[in-house]
Amino acid sequence: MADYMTAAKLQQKRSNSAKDSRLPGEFFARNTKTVAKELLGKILVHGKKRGKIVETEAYFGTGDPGSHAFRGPTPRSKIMFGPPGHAYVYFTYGNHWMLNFVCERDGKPGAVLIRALEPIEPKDARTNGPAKLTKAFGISGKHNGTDLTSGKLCVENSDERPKIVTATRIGLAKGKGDDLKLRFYIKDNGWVSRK
DNA sequence: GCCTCGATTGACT
DNA sequence: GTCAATCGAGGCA
Repeated sequence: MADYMTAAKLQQKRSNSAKDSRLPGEFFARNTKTVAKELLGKILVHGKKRGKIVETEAYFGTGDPGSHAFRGPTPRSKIMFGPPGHAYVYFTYGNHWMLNFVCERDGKPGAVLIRALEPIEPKDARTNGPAKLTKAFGISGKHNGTDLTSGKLCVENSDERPKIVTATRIGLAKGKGDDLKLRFYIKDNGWVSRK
């Protein structure tokens, strides 16, 4: 039945679908926690590379000691105070890049850390960790501040309704209080980074 | 201007 | 299981 569907048509279909399903800036202009949960199951796209988001963490500003924005805007963290729908990429531990998406409305700090992906293209990408996925996807400091609605780095929507598990955040020296259940991941997904 | 620490990883005992 | 690598941003004197 689909054997007469030409490559061109497939290409067109894929292209339309990618265009139609790119998440709009509005998606990010909401509560950080909500965005973190809803990003699960969505597809992170960077050029040809694609992966399903399976684990995220939410970071606020004021009142969140674990956030870079805790003490107010700095040259690095000011992007978190900026418009939503942008990438916040930062360098840590001397060798590691972290990918975040800026949330909340302009002026209010918030970001969602992408902790793990299930690779789609290439399938053997090692993306089960926040620093590993940036390396696998070729994401680095030059992507800091990238607009997710117009650049080659973006997030595609998905119909998937994953089973979401809520947990405490990982790896923080501060702000990991047990009441802060700001980590979300897809239940039973083997790519979740949790140790 | 100096000093400490980090939203991690990978290697090693 | 434990621990070192590695460098820029941020805090403080």
